[in-house]
Amino acid sequence: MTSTSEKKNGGKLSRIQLENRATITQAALDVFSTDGYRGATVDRIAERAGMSKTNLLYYFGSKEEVYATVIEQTVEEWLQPFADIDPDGDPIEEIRKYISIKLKMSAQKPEASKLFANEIQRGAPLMGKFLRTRLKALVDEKADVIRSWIDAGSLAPVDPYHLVFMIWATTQHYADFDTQVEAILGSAVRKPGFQEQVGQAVLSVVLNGIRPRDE
Amino acid sequence: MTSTSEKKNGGKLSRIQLENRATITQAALDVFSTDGYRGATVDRIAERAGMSKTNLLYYFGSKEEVYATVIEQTVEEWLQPFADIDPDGDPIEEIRKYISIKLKMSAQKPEASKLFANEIQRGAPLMGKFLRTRLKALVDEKADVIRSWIDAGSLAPVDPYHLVFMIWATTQHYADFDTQVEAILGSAVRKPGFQEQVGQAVLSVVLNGIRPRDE
DNA sequence: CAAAAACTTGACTGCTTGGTCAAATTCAAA
DNA sequence: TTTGAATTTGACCAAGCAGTCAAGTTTTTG
Repeated sequence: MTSTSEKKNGGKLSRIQLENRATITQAALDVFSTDGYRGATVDRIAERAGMSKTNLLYYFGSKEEVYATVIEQTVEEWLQPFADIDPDGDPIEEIRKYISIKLKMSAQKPEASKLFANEIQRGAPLMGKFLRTRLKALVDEKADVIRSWIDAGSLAPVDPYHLVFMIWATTQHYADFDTQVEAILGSAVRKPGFQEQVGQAVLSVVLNGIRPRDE
Repeated sequence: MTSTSEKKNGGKLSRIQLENRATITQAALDVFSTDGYRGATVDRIAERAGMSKTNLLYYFGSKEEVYATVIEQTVEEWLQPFADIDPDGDPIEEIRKYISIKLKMSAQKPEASKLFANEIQRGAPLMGKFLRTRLKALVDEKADVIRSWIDAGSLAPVDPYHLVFMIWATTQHYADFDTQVEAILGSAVRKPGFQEQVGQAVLSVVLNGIRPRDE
């Protein structure tokens, strides 16, 4: 559970440990997210963290332990806004808020999204159990919320699970495929209003669809 | 351009070459799509193709050459339905058709989608140029088509580029994240009607949105 | 059916990589 | 300030890797 650098003082980490572990996980996030688990090398992570490989392995016993730590940290943070969807809030407003936050996160921390995507694409060797238990439970819960909203007539009748997948897919696309987005849209992606423009477009489709409304 | 196994007869490939190259690219697609470029080993690809590594390298001069070949083949196939979107067709119907085909492809050949996703996530070292030239041109072209549809009042006013991204993101999600989808939906994903159910849900959202229509 | 060309492979090479070890160097508590 | 623990590192090792080579075997062709 804890790292191999565990010392006699009961679980508490020294100042240096705290600092270095933080430096390492940040560096590891960067490297793992672009190179994938297998593509990443401990040497590269160490270099990016500004220390020797040996020292890195003093804080985390193995490459896999670094990876597991980074994944854990990331997933918690990434899932928070989803957990925060309020069953008692206004449905449209809750979904609008969720999409906005996810888009903001994708723009600010694309590495986190990429790391997660990579893990899933490998077949989730590390997160498989998490997906089947905690994540499934959470999605089931939110699906029920969405269904109740539909029953109340506040939302059009849509399969809640596929709606969730659509929102995940779309929002994360801007992080995971940023290379492609940038290749197609060019420098526009770096202009200030870009994120708002994305949010506007995505919300417009998810909320209203593309079939014109005659109102 | 051609492989190192190029022989004196002008470019024509023998029966054995044809067979083996096909076997290899299929095996390579499987391995690259799950393990990524760096994670894949020539040995594994060869094993899956049922031949020695040395023999594989007789047909493709290097690991990268195999990869490039597989990527090329895949992208062409993958992009075809997008290119086929007909400016003179009925807008809603054209988009419905496109989404349906993409979903079907994702279900039938998730490896292709994963391979592509992996390449983009690595920063598209091999496809970067393709993205910025041919793909961009194609998307620009189709964006114009969509815009003309909007101007004609056949579609709600949406940014065409983001609409395209949304469709790509959503349809590919079922291939790239199949592990996650299956973890959450369980055995339902393997039941016969699943693909139609996905298509129905996705189309319903993209076409009509989730805001209820009072009609 | 013989010779050449095409095909196939095991053994090998040089390089990268995850991880170990022992020898420093720095830090913190008394 | 001393001393033991914590931290840091260079040298090293074994496994895994892409790619080479020479020596085969099979297929094609005249």
